[in-house]
Amino acid sequence: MDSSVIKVSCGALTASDAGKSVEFNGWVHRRRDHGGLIFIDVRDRSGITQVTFDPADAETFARAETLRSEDVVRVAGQVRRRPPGTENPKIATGEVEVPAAELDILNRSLTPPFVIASDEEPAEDVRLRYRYLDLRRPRMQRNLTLRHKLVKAIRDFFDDNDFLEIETPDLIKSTPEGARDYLVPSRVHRGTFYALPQSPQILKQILMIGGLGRYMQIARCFRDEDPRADRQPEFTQVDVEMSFVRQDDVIAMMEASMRYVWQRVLNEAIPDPLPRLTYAEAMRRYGSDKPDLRFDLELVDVADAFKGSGFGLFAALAEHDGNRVIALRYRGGASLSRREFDALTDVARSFGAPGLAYVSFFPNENKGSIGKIITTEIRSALKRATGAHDGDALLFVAGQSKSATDIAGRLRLEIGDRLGLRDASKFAFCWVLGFPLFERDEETGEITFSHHPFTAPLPGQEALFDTDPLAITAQHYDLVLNGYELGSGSIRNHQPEFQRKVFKRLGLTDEQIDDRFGFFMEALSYGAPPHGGMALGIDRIAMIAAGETNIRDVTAFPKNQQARDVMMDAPSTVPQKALEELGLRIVQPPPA
RNA sequence: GGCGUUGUAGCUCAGUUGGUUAGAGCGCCGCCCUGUCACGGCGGAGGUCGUGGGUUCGAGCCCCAUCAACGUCGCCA
Repeated sequence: MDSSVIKVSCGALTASDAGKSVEFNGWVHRRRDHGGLIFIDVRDRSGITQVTFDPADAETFARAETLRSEDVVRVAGQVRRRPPGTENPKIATGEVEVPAAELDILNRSLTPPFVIASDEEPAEDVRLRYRYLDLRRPRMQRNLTLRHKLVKAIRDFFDDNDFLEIETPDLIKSTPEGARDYLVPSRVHRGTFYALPQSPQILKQILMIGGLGRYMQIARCFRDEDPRADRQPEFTQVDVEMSFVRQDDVIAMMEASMRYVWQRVLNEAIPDPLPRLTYAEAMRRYGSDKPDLRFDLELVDVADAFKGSGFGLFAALAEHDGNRVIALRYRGGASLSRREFDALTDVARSFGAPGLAYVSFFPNENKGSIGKIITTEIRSALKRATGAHDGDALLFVAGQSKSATDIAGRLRLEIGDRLGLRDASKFAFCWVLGFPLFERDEETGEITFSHHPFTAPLPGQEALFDTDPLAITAQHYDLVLNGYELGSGSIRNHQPEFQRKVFKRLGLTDEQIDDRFGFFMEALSYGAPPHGGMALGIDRIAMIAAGETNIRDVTAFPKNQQARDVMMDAPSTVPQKALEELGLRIVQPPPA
């Protein structure tokens, strides 16, 4: 090839390139064989270029006839404008084409199990089995490109703000709390195990003790729990820790990072500052500690409207403070059919509700399951409380406060879905603060931490430790986006005496503390600075930014819901010799 | 582990009240075609209806069990 030939990508050519000698590589996207003329669309990540083959060059033409979808080619030729009337405005390179002077078939492809050049969406198990083909599709190329840009912007932001990106190890000590650890057996130290980090929590705190000041890392984390649409057994966080900061300093830095990223990557201005809710407020108004604020529907307490009324159930519930009678306004809900209300009732039941009471407001009339018992007084009280008008419906969830709140919160999202209010192109961030430091484990009845044991209480609340620990508020903050928890952060305990007190309050003995956290307690004892930080889930950020609802669609090689990699077929058995070296024996061999 | 949805051709799907030989589009194979770009025309191959059992004269369809994928609850400091 002579030096005047320019190597280009498939999406690069425009009319101004006409006359240039170029070469490019790619996959056969489509073939249109007209008998005496063949068109091949050659595709790479950047786009598509149309290549033409003329029978005048019999040898090249004959080879072009053998091309099939996803064969890999190198093409060289002189760019020319397409004949007038044959331009394709649908693609960026549609004004030009390249008549092939040279065609190298670099590799052949089997017939793919699904068509790359199609809008048909293959089932996910097929996509994951042939992930390398799925990755060629526009959706994955777009999502992974976006994810790259998000991560790049995050790194740039923290670099601009004097953070150091520091790698922490993946082979660490198990700290038997919280989620299940992935364990890695040690060959050198037979019978012992490393644990993969659930997060670099302790290590980043030790970096603060190490005087690094401001740390960040794009960190891989591992939790051996069942996957979900927004949870993978291994996932990526932007992990941040700062020394000599208070809660508001961390919050300001983290929300500035998101503001920067959203502006730069999505060209979206997000509010400054971001809205803040207390945990109690979020639960009361939205029935969730990760409220979706893309729509303003709120849970309204209407017990008062029923107090002393003839409606036995609600009236009775209204007499006790531990209960809630919650109304949800369903805009335009009066036009729903009985069938649709029955479907909503089934949904409510699936959330654990015993049933669903509802009323539809019409001028001078109420309909619905409890329409008959709504007096004029109750009707106007309900309308006043919820802002409902004629044409709207109210759904009622009543019962013990915790469960009623939870059910109503989920029903709220269901209404949002049905009214199309959860718009994937909208972004509603908020902070949730004021979480309790401790909570009671429902099973054991023991006091346990609600976030992690390194979280500091609000200053001045230490005295409650022995009298009313559940009343202590943590210096803990969650960043929420569109109903997803992006991540949590906190100010940490930096004084060893106090950290020991927290551990003991959690029921650990001095021996247990020293065994599990001795190195950390010791580190705290050598002048640990006040510090705090946060970690945000990159997968979830990318998922929401991409308008996806599943993090597998922004992850190159995700696990399925059984935590399997179906492409590699992992996990898998290992040779007996490997087990012997590790001193392991499989008690119950897997079925053959 | 519970609940829900789905499972029919390589892919995406349809399949009525249980009734003849289970269909479509795309893809694939062959032939034809010099301006297509979702090229077109003609012809063709391709099915254990997830699996096992049952009911029935007869099952893709009904019943039971089971497996798998997805969603969700439990779980996820």
